[in-house]
Amino acid sequence: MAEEAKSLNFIEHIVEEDLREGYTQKDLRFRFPPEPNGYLHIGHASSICLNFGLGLRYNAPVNLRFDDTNPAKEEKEYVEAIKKDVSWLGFEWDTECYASDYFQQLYDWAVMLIKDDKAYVDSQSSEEIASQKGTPTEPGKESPYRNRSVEENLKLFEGMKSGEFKDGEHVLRAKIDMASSNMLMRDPVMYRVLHKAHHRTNTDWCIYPMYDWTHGESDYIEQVSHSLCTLEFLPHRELYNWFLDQVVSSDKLRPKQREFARRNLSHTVVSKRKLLQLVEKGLVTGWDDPRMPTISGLRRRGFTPESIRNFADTIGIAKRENVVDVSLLDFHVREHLNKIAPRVMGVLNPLKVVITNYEQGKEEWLEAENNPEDESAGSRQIPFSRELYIEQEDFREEANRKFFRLKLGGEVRLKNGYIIKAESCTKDDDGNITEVQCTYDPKSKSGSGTEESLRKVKGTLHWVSIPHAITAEVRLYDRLFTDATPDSHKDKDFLDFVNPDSLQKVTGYLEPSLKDSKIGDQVQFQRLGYFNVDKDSTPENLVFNRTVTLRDTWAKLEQKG
RNA sequence: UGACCCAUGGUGUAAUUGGCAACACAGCUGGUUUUGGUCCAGUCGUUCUAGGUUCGAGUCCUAGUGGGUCAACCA
Repeated sequence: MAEEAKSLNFIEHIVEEDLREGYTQKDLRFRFPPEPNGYLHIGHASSICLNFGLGLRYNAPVNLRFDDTNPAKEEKEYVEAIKKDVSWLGFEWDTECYASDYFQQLYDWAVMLIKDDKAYVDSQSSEEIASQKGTPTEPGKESPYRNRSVEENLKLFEGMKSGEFKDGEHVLRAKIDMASSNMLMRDPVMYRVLHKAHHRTNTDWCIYPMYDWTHGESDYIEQVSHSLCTLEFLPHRELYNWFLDQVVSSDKLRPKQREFARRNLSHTVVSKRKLLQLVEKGLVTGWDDPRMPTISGLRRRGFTPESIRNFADTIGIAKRENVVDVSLLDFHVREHLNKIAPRVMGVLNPLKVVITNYEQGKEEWLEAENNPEDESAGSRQIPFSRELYIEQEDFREEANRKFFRLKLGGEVRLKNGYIIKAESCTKDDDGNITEVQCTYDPKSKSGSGTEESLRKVKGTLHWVSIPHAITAEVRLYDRLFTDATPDSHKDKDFLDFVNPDSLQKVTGYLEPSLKDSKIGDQVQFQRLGYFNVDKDSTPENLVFNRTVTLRDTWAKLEQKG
């Protein structure tokens, strides 16, 4: 990796220690194991960056493994969406794996466990099994079926597999310890009967292995060295190891499960169940709504893979609970877009300006720099004329010295154009300002080199020539939730905090160079923010999303009053 | 009436494994700027508490406090 000096996170320390104590670089292998039952979100992005980042750092393979053991919830559509998201983030997996590819091996191992008297078929209902489980403070009771003979267990398990039983009639359980202080060790279920077609194995199987039985064994089959998961799986580690103990051979690598704290982002939710509610209740337009914290939503909103990767690197990984402020994500996308987004001009809240001493019907094409951060970006021509739009917020009849914009009797520069002076304004019957009459200094043209053009005026405004302007739908987004941690209130539902103003649609008046914008194009509307062209956009009806505003110290000043 | 995990600025993460508490974001002040953007400089502020070990503790030990996790035929 490029940065040698970078400090290590605790997972990297674990790997370093393993490397010192006998692992070779060739032993290292990681995996990202999503269940294909929904869309990936920003929390997954951290896990992806962690696992694939480790792969890059140690030049080790990383598998993309679909944990597809529950056909009731999983679909091929999600597999495709997940692959797209991981690729978009910029990572390449070594092998595309499916837990369902291991169904036969898992079955054979289960038969082996039965023969070793370490697993048995339980014929009780799930309610009965649950009632015998005990509580965290009281031990459980053993099932009346716990001591069935090996022969009977073999016969029943075979019957489960061959479809002789209905859903729920029997389960296969590991015979461990009903008195363990770890609830997961109290004879966990390994297999259930489920007559449901699987998106890959179709109807080949009517019994499906449970997560705990599948995950560690899959890691072992793939020879994953470090199996990283979130903290809620910590109690599963004991069981992960118990299952591994039953099958590992000494000439193969034994995977390790290690746990890290899930990253929480402020002002949003990431549980699939809650995201689904937002979609189903129509509070957003879909999984890829630009307000959603899904990877597809972030992509549509205009976030770049680089910005998300940098964000994940910056927040790092640890074991304590955390809430990362979204403003850090904003910072990273601004940081990246500042370097790559061409500057253009557009007015979202128009106020008409007439330059009274500018010739009627005249048009002029001015040169405008495309990106001050990138000389190779070159320049373009923008049209200037007698009638322009500026933002309503950029004009006041009177204002104090802190207001660097246009006021009666005051001067500002029009970006890439001339210095103008506001002489008068007209209002409608309600007192709203409808037009500002200005004069311009013909010798002050930007880049002309004249003494007047070099004059310093305090404010510079963006603008657009009315006769040349094109229109577009512009979608302005705000946080989806008004509360930093909407799902952490015991007395309130997270939906109570949905921000009613999270989407605002306006008509934008844009410089004509934007006419041929294509879906996905990213620009900076100067002084307003970074925008991209939404997938709803057509050549006739352009649609822009505001990815993020620019940093706005003026807004802060004004708030303070 | 248990087991386990965690505790460093407003936020997130570091600290050469016991040796000057650092980085980024946010905030604040100033400079540069034809974007109140960018950039530059400065500033703010922290090891949960009480003991102990040690020449030396964010790091090790003990106790406490606070937060979290665990009882799906989900993953």
